[in-house]
Amino acid sequence: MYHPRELYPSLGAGYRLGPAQPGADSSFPPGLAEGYRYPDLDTPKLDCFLSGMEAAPRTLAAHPPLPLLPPAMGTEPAPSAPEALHSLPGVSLSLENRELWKEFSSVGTEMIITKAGRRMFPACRVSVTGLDPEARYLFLLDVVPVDGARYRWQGRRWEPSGKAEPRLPDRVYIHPDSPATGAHWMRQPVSFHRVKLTNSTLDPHGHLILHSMHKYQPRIHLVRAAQLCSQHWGGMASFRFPETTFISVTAYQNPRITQLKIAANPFAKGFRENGRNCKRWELFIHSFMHSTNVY
DNA sequence: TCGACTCACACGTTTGAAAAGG
DNA sequence: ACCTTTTCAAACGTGTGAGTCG
Repeated sequence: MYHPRELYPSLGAGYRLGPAQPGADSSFPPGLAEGYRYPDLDTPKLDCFLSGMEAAPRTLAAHPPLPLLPPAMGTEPAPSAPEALHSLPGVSLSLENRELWKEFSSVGTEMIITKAGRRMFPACRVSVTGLDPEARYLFLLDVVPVDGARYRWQGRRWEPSGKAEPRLPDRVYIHPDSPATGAHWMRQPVSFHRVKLTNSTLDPHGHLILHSMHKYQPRIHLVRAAQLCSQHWGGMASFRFPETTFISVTAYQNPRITQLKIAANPFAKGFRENGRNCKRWELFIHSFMHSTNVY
């Protein structure tokens, strides 16, 4: 069992992968089944992964572009299977809290982004099978734009509203247990609940930087650590779950999303109708007292 | 004027150290 | 002396709503 906070105290933060490739959003490698490589990931940059994360350079590589997804949210059923690109034969990932994600996706998932960084809810929680129990792997998560549009809430639905902002520096969150053995990762679901999203382009904390009012897709990458220093970096798999697509916002736009978040997120329990912090509930009680001449 | 964003706030959950018990 | 369980306070994670900004 690894104790990541003791071994790798810096690992909770995101690591910048490098500059975005020009035009990365508009193209995609032919065929989802074909694996991709990270050509910028040369050997010297990767040595530190194994010799000590503390000294790891923030610049690793740019990620490949994402295939275009349908522009509308909450209007069509999410595809049932994850889409994967990998060169780790037999390895598969499944989204543990898929039902929750689907519930949000059916409404149109929104994620709050703040200057200080905000956690994702729901978080990406996956279970993995097919790993070599003895080999060591890293789990990574990044978030990439789905399309080249900016969105606006039009009272009832999200609609494209102009061109997207220029792409921000790509960052990747490294799961704090990384690197760990395949046996460790397969023992229990892997949760990325500590990932934080920010809209601060100068964020010093390593959070994933997003534009507000843009549509994003989280991706999970699995890297076989033993092969990190090889000339080619073949042992790698990437997964994305279409139901985890979301629109980043600085304040919730769709009231149904607010309701879902309050209902499902334990940290928001104070805003449920029986919570003492529910202002609407207080106002209701207040007006009720007035209407019944209690005051 | 309006939409997007920031911030302080109250409240609940999580975390981890200290204390208590076996 | 050691381990497990319980307690408790601090830190953290929430959505809210008023205010600010462009």
